[in-house]
Amino acid sequence: MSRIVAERQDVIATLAEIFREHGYDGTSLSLITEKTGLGKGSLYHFFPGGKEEMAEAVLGDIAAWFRTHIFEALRHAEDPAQALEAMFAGVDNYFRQGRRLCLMGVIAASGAHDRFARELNGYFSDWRADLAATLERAGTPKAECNPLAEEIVGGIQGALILARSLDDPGAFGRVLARLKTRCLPFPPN
Amino acid sequence: MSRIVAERQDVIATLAEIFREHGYDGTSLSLITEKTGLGKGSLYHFFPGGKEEMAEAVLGDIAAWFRTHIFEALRHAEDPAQALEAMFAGVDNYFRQGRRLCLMGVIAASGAHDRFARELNGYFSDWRADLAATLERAGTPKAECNPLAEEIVGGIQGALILARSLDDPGAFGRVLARLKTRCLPFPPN
DNA sequence: TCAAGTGTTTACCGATTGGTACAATGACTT
DNA sequence: AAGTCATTGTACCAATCGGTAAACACTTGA
Repeated sequence: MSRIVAERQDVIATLAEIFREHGYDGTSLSLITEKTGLGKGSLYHFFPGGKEEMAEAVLGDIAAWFRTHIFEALRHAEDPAQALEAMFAGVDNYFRQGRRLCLMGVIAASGAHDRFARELNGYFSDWRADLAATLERAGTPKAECNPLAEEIVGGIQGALILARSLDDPGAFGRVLARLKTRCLPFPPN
Repeated sequence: MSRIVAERQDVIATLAEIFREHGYDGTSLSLITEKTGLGKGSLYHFFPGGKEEMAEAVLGDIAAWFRTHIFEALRHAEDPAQALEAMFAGVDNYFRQGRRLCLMGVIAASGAHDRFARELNGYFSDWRADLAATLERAGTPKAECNPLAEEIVGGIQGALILARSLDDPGAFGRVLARLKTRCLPFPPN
């Protein structure tokens, strides 16, 4: 188990960066072989379904990461306010302070978005739902939770695009800080 | 002037929809010839630089539209609060209530983003600057204007991606409404 | 020792890519 | 009527696309 799984995991991590940087259509097999150091034979051995299966694996991996590191933390935290803090910190870290795009957003903004519609929908609706529930536990008025969660999840995506377009990663952190104050009107001292 | 310019303008409008829907890398010349009804000969007559020049023309056209319809309106409006209202209404209309993506965002989230970095930067920084100035004229505290403008411009992009990913165009309008209340704490009656 | 996987290399496939060349068309001048 | 020139259709190009096939090496348990 260990070695091949570990190697496949390494490949997935590399694939994620390639897709992030070049988009789905912009990622060619030759680019993948170059960056991973694996020939086509190996790639098709790991991913018989080709490029589409590679992207699916990457999206699944990302979804799993967010589920365990962000969403679960929101759900099971004792202190909701602290969990929200942790979410923003985790997001800032994951997206490398605005220097890294969100592959989900990249795919959503590409022509391949319908091919991965289920993954995209799951990712965003899970995040929205878990965030909304946590906001409610943190004392946010019930009617406010869903809209606010929507604003935050969307705001993060937009901030990433803005940061990249302005060539100013700091924009991400600034927006993130504003969004945080929005759901933590009384931040823990 | 009239005919060829008009036709070129029609082509650009069609190109814009193609790029929006399929992204830069996902847009092939065969797809373009199919959707526009123009052969390669005509296309390369209008755009000798090929696909890249087509995308540049489209981005330039979009930038011009926003400049005249959104940014200028912000700058020269007598009533800033009313101009802000008009901006949100114009944006909601332009993006078809969340059913249409922003090509600037699409390009920014693609591998072609560095090829059009200048256009992207200009679009977003102009929008941010004009919006911030209008916010200040509308009475927003000076230190709040730039961050708030950043949040709004980014929030619009994120809302578009969210709406598409959730397959729920309404999410766009909901986020837009929230952003509007944020810069119009005392909306005009 | 030997067979059975598990990976990997390499050559190859037809299709499509973005782009070029050029002759034919057509409208408008002169 | 001749000439000009913007526009267009078509054939063609090398390069690359995603994907397949099969021979090859390496490890592994029996």
